[in-house]
Amino acid sequence: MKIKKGCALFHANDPLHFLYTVSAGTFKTCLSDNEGRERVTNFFMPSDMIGLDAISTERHTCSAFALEDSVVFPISYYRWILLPGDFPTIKQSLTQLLSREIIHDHEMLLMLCSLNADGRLANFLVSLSSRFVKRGYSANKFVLSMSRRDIGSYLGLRLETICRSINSLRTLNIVKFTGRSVEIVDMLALKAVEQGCEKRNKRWSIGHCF
Amino acid sequence: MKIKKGCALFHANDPLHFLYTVSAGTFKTCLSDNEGRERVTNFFMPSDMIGLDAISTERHTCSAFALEDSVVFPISYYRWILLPGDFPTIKQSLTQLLSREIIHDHEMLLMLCSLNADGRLANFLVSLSSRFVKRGYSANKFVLSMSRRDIGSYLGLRLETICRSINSLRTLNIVKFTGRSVEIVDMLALKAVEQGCEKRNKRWSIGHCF
DNA sequence: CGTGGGGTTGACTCAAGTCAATTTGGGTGG
DNA sequence: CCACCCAAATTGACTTGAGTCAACCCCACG
Repeated sequence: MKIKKGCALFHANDPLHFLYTVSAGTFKTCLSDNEGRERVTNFFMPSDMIGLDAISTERHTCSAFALEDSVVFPISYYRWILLPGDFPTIKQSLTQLLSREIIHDHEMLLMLCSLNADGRLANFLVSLSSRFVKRGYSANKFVLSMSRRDIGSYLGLRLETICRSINSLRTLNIVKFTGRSVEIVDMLALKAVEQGCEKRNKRWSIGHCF
Repeated sequence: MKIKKGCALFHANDPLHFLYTVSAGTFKTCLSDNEGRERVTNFFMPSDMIGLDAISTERHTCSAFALEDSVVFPISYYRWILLPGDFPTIKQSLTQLLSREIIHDHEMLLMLCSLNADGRLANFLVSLSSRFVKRGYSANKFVLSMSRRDIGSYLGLRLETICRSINSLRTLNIVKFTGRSVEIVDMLALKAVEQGCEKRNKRWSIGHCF
């Protein structure tokens, strides 16, 4: 099933008919509240599954858009997931996927609260890099399929701030940016920035949990 | 199974043996990264289930602490969840719970990025209120079991900021605070603050998603 | 060859963080 | 029962990182 760049796979509030695994291309999911505020909740690469958050309400809670011409493999919710008893393996792995998504969201929450703009961008790049490696691509050179605005939305920052953080990492000779092509020059330094080590060492601890 | 105030139900990295439903009392779950930064990811009231994020790794990813003397009902992970085939109802509802947790986390992410300090506190109070109502307590009067610091950590703010936001809501005659006792005087105004309506109307939109 | 969206940069502002001083209040031991 | 102690909460003064607004560049595309 092919999806053209910029087209929606589904919209928020659509009834859940399919979950999708990405075969080729990239997607973003956008959450929007009743005030018109919008936020990118995640980016999806080949082999990722989209739509898991719809399961409890049986309606999609976010909208999914293709960031480039893409291909997805639809999985019928009723046929594969809902029918009781059958396909225990699928259900088991579904539980795994859901739980993993929760962990991802928790990491995002922690990141949003504990890292400054540079740290967030570094974190984003490192995590992208590791996802590329898992799929057999280079860890150090890749092309972003999302705009600065999308990255900003995902990281809870404005696009201007993303530009400035890119600049900041560039002047430290940690990464090279040309448009949407990225080359990570010094992965260790990048991870150091991600850890927010230079300054603010013991910030954001809430102290001992009792 | 009784847990004393301040004691841990489990720690991050503990192997997953039980999920717990809260019978009485309140809990918080704390996530901490390798830098010692810590964050409260959620508060749990009676009938909530704790530990769901551990399912994919079979190890707890966060630590859970009792905020007051509490009682939990443990559910053996291996006996009830892991065994294939049996108890389809439990598994179905488990999927529901997981998916709902994802939605909650997404709402948190959206909130963190779109609301200022007052809005976040208002949002927190409204959501607490509705949870109390669901359990048969008053919507307008309740006692917080968590400290200002915990609230701040949960909302991505410092405890001083929480104090100031409390003050700000108090001077607007929206809530009354005495220590940890809260009385919501004007729920509508509180929800208005939560929506962040006074200022910053069209902020944080990322524009049309294509 | 103009037009528009994405990207970059600068100047300025302000909400929340930081640090520090002080008050409050619950719990404990004499 | 009271005095004391310590953690929690409050308040003020100051700092700062990221948001805001605006100008401008660049290139792809009709």
